[in-house]
Amino acid sequence: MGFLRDCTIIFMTSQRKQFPFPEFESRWQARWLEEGAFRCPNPGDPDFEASKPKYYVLDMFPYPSGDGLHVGHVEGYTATDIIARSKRMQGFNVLHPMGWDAFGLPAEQYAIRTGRHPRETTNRNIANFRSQLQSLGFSYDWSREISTTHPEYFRWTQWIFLQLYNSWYNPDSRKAEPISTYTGSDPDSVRLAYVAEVPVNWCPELGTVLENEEVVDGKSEVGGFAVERRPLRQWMLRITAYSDRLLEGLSALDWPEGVKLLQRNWIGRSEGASVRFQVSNSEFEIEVFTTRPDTLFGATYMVLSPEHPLVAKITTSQQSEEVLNYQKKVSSKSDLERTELSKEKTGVFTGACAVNPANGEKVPVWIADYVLLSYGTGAIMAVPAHDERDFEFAKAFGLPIREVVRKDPAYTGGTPVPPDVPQATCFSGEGVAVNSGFLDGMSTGEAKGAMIGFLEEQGCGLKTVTTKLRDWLFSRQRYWGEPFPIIWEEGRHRPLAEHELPVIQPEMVDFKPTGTSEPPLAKAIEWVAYSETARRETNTMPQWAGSCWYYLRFCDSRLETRFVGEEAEKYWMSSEGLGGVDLYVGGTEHAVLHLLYARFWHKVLFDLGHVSSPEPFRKLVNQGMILGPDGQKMSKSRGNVVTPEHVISEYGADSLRLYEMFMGPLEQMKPWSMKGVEGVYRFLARVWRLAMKENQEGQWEISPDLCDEAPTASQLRVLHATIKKVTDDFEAMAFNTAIAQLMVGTNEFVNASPRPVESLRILLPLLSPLAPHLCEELWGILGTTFAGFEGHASKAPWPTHDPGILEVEEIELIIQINGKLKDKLRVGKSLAENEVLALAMALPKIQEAVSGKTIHKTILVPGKLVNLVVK
RNA sequence: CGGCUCGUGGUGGAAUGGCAGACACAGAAGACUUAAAAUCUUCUGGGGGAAACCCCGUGCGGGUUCGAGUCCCGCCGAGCCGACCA
Repeated sequence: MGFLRDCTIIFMTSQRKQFPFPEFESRWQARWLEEGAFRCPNPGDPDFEASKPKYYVLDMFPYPSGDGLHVGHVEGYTATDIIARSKRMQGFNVLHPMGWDAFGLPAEQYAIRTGRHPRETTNRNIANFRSQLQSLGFSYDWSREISTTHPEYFRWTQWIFLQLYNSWYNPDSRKAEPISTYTGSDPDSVRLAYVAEVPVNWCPELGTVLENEEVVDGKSEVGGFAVERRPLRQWMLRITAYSDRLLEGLSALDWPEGVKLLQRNWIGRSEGASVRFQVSNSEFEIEVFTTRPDTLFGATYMVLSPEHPLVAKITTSQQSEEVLNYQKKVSSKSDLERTELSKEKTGVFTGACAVNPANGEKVPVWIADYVLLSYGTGAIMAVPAHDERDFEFAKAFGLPIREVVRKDPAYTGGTPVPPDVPQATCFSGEGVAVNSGFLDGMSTGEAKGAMIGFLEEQGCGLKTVTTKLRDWLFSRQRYWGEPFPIIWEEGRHRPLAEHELPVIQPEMVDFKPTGTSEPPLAKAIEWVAYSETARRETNTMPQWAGSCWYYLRFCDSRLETRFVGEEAEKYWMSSEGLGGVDLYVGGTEHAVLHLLYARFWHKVLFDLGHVSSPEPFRKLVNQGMILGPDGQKMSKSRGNVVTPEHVISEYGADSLRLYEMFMGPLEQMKPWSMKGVEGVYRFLARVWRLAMKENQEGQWEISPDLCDEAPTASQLRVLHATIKKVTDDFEAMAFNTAIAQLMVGTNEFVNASPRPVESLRILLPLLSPLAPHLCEELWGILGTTFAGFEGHASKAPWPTHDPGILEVEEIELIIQINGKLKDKLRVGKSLAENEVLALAMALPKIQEAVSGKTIHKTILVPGKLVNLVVK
């Protein structure tokens, strides 16, 4: 038994591959690394070629996790590598870098469990990721490799934080300016980086603050303990100052419309009015925001968020017990419960009333958890007839519902409408104002303007714009992140000087949470003590920080004197129009946060004159997810993970790359299939055998079928059609159809004998960005015998097609009757229209089809078709 | 509940508004081989026909158009995202 099984294993593993990729792939990879084959010089470097245009193609750099890469992760990297390689061949200076977004929770959690420093885990994972990527033959300029965890990198992350800290957004110039230009009394109140008390996720059981990612369904991911919100002093970034510019900037970007929409919705700009309601018998006012000031006459009650500070002040003594109970109930609900129970509206009356400024009516003030403290003013005027949520609430608590907007656009006012009738439905659209005093008869648009005018005149309201976007909570209670370059002294913060950077985390052995809301760095007593009176900030920055500007560092990643060299930044980041990275490829999971944060930082740096383009990423492409062979998302727990190592050992890196691109459109989600890999593997073997033949001894030698004679006219036409199709498809990133055409081009020559070597002079450079190892190898071998294979396939000039060769003398027209195909007709290219028509009419099938019928119309699309409309 | 994306053979997919199914996978038959693997050749949307060929067909129902897989409206289904945003 044992013997048999061993034999089988030996047989399987030593099975001869269809072409010797195991040998040549690793050989070329080693050589590319040794020679620094894809190092790309900067302006000022001795080998820099200023005459070439530039192209900056960027991947979203990975978080080097302990699990390593699976085949889904490398799809985007393969696509950018093909673009990088083909652009290089087309004469561009190509910047194609790779690095590591290596701060993050898993390394810290591992450190807490084992006591090993997170740096160890991180470095080990980086080494693994690097070798995985190198085993795919990606043409990165490894001399520019960066890690966000490296002090020489994060000193500049800290430096950029200081730029934010030391500047403010001037609403008049609509840009960031040095804080010294601020003339107000309290500069700390306008800095782009500021301190505020905001709620964080606090888990009493674990004695630690948790990241949002560590909280699942209101419970800690580890242990499943309850998590509550607790206010804590935090660093914030004033991204809301940029909401208009972040919104406006989107339209010019060559990004998927879906991503732009996500960002627009995330920013959530809405125009309306803020309205102040006087609370009856008190000095308090309730300010609300509404997008529908035209419905103010229909506001029959008000709602405050349960957490609203006014609640305690206005609640009457009779109602206070009920209000306190409700507040308690709400605060113990997790976010999930609060949204899950959204169908059932709850709330209590405060006992207070407010005055509707439009009609002077007294309306009751309620509290309810369907009003959120974090949006608008945390209070609303409720118009139940024209807002679904208010409608449901009013029905539940028997509050009056007054119609103030008529759906019927023909209604022009005049007809009396009975007020305060309970209605079956709620109308939230636009129409004509009714029951609304001076607004009656106006369209919703007119009424909005008229009401805002009235409110501003009365001094109890203003035209206002609100956004959903909140300021960015920028501090984390973690060890493994960038420390802040900030010192606290006598309760006040101040920045460190530039020469004091980088601020490096102290060496620690105990990474456990402190058990209080203090970050772990607080335990490093000596490090914290900056001087006798001053202490260091102990929070660290979130993982987003490093990824907000890494694309800039890649332009000049070894520079020690500046975050990026001015000349290098200008060269790589500017181009006609917007400028920025020419192509950025990554997953949709970063559609909002990373891309919005990076745009924000970039705009600040732009305002302060540190970068030359207003936007960081000119063109963005999202690759689709690759699913497991079972059509499910790849995951360890499902056991459907396919690793690059597995595919490479069986079929080679070129097959893996080619299959990833052949599966379907890049942006689309698609399932993995090993049978599909075999298909492209067979194709690569056919390309190999185009050039090579196995002799009696089992050695590969140049095929005796190859000859240096000219291809036939039809072979030449296929070759040039392939050049055109592959060139166009690469430009459109339609790699699957480019590969299909390369298969057509190859199949044309598979059985040709003699076989013109010109086929390989053209096909190998076209295939080289997709399957670089194979092409490099064959190019080298053919160069020993044939002319035209000088140098390397990866540096070969990109073939250009001759339109003359693609022109044909005869074209095939399709002949339709009433738009349906009936026959085909071959005619001379330049035959006159009437002659074409005459020939078409003469076809027996057409004769038959039109006999006894009248031809009403004739459509003739030159070079394409004839369509006869008959009856 | 809302938004976005997408529905094409047994499968992945192709098709500037103009021949639906390129290119592959799987399947069938054949060639080579002692045999297998590999390779090569042919067939492969459905129905009818001996064949030439004919009819039907891109989730469903309408519309625009000489002509719709493609554009517009409504529905059904799948996936992703956001969720009481005033």
